[in-house]
Amino acid sequence: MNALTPLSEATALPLTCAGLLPFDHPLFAGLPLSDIAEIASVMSCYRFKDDALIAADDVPLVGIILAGAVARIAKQWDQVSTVGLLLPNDLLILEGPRTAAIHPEAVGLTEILGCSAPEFDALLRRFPKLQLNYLDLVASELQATREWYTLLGRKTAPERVATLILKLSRHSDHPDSPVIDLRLTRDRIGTLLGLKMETVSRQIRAFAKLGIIALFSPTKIEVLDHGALMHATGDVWREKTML
Amino acid sequence: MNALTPLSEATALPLTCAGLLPFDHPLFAGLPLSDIAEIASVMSCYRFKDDALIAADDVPLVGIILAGAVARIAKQWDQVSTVGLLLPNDLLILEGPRTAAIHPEAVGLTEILGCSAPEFDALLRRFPKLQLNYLDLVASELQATREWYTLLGRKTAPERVATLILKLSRHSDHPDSPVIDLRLTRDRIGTLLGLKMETVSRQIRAFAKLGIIALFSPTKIEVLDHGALMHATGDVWREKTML
DNA sequence: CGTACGGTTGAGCTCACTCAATAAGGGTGG
DNA sequence: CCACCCTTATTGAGTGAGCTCAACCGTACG
Repeated sequence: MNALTPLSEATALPLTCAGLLPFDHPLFAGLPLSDIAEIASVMSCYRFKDDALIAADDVPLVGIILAGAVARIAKQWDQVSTVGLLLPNDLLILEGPRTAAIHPEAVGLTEILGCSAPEFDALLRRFPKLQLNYLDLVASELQATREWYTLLGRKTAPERVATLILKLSRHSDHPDSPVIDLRLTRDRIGTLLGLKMETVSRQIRAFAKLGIIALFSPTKIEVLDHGALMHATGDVWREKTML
Repeated sequence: MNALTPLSEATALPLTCAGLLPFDHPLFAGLPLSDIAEIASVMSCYRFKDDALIAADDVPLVGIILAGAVARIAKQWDQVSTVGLLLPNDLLILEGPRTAAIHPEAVGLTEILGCSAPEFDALLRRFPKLQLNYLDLVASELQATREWYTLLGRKTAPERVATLILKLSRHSDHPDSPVIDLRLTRDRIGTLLGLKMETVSRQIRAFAKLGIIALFSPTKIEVLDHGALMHATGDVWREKTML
């Protein structure tokens, strides 16, 4: 299990996924196309299957998540807990010198456009503008993280669950379909939100009972009443932001 | 109240505080002394009194905290809550484009070596090495923030209080004296840790009753049994890090 | 057909919150 | 110096959200 599964020797991938290469990603803002092409030539499109540990040849991977999701897993003693969730378009970033015991793990079939940490470091040194963009993104991430956890620390169980569902619904893989796939087990949602599996289950069922969401299967849901869900997050007063 | 109080027109301050200029701060790592001097010439030593809103001419301030502490205050609706605490040697950083409703506020008499955000931005563009250092620091901060809040979200009230006391004891202004000054009211500690004032009071008194700490006044304490306090944080299994 | 794993549901308990009353400082003005 | 006020801290009693423990269901898979 947890086998490393980068897309088989597909270094030529930049061409393959050029069609979906996010030129408009903030990471590339203000860079001339020629530079982007050069950067992209260093990056590859990695594909991971469910639960795969995300790394390139045992080296940390830096990159943009194209599809799927990445869970940040902390293993302490014998219990694992999910301490963060990265969604498409998010940046999988380097986290300073200390690696700590936190590892990224794929949730569902996941594609990442990226390169190894040392390679990325070289890119940063070569393209100052890229470095500035990266800095901005890391800073934004820092702020988002602070908001996320700060609010989580103060939210009730239903508020936390509502917040997560809303977040996931906004990052749905299929914006055309109203049905979204949580992709996470109750237990994983629990560790992510600091709740117990049973509590998560109860909250989700309660929302379903209230008609706020529809439950097709444990992980397939549809948001029926966005307003009510929004209200349930307890964030009504701030309306916007909150990713 | 909350009046802006930079050290009166003291732009010449770099010389004044040169003695305590943290040349060894990671922000300046690897920079030639000449560059550091040049950077320092742009920075000034700001001094804020208790509860002062930290800013330079209404512009966000970036810099290194030399003494005192900075609370990150979020004002939402009519209630304020402390969502973070920065201690000496910490970096007061820019947090991406969005400013959000979070403002830094001085806790006690606080000194900051820094400059306005635009000025700092210019410095970053001028000294690539400074930019790399800053990036590393922001990334580290991100990781530390994630750990901090992640753990907070899962900790019990006594664990949270123990964690804060330990953190404060490690950043004591007077390493010679065993007595540390919390500088924060019970209410502020409460908003910082996601607890109620009464709960904070109860936990602190409980630690005192157990002989783990000594209480000289509500804010002046001494850690008598570091081991027990460490154990009370619930972090025994990871021993180190945890700032 | 049985086993396993994820999900659901119920009963009881605990910890932190709420409400409320009381103390302890710390200034300020007489 | 003392009386007073205002903020902060302490302490108690009762409540409730979320946890624990435990049983049960449903689907996938060998």
